[in-house]
Amino acid sequence: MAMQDFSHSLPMMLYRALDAVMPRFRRIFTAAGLTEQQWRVLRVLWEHAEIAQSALAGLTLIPAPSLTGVVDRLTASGLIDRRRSDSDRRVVYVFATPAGRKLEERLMPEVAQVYAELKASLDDETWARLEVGLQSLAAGGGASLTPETL
Amino acid sequence: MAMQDFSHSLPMMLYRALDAVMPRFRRIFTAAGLTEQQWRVLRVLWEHAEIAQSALAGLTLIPAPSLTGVVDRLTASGLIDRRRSDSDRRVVYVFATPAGRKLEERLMPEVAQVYAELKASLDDETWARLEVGLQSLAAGGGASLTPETL
DNA sequence: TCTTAATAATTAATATATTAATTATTAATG
DNA sequence: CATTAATAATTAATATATTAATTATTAAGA
Repeated sequence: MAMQDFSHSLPMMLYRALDAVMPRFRRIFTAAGLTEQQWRVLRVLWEHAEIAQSALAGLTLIPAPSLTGVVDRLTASGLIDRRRSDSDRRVVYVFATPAGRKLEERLMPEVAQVYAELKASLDDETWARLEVGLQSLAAGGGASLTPETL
Repeated sequence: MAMQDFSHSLPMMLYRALDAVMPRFRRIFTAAGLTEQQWRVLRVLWEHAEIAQSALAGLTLIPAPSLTGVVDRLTASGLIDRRRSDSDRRVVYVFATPAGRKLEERLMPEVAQVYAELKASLDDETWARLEVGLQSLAAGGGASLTPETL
């Protein structure tokens, strides 16, 4: 008889962990005029000269239909831009503009500090075990035979 | 120099864990004509004869402004209903209708099974350590001095 | 080659999240 | 008692999530 206590179910614990952790980061994004999704896109583009939107969706965990709008708004802000691939005209490549790149120097230190504080709030062993558990969930998550696996 | 690798940052690992875990549950909700948020509301109402919306927002982790709409639609579906408190007319109490209660018997077994499968996909120690880590995050999450703590 | 099956991106419709403002009501204080 | 400060819920505006459908393009197979 698992799953009696809703508040202590794994999904709710995951959601509560995010609710506890994210506001500190969002404060930085908001101060810079960015949403969390816009931050994620920039964060990935800082590590990739250019990237196809499908790959960007995978790395940011933003659903493709949502990503279209996020990219639209970041483009309107002048922080990123896109271009059609020549080899495969279905593909759209996205890349950061100089203005978008400049944000990295300004925001990464702040975010890194909050991240360091977060990590410091747990002892190393708890942190490491947490990472192992999350990794296991993300990996073995689709263990059961779903339609997609067939 | 923490936080170099975005994809392995704690927030992204939390998001990926949810992305891996939730679809199996959502399949059940969707088949029953429910959204995940509607499910959460029902799940809580099955454990509370009636509850104020503010408390419901806390237990479901649904923001109050969103909850208004979720309750609206569940009420339109005839699964729940609400009434004003007499002692404090600011408060709205929400409760499940007989139709809403009936769903429990139908959905809980399915959800419990998926949950059991999920738990079985990890060894007990990993699961336990994961819970400890998530608990620590949710608890000590707000360690730093935020405006709210002052 | 022609047709059909994938793929990448977008659009559309509805539901939520986020932040700020508003309404109604109650508590607190002079 | 009158005024002001909280509180609960809602509304409003914008951004995302979710699912299905659509468009454009490429790959595959007869």
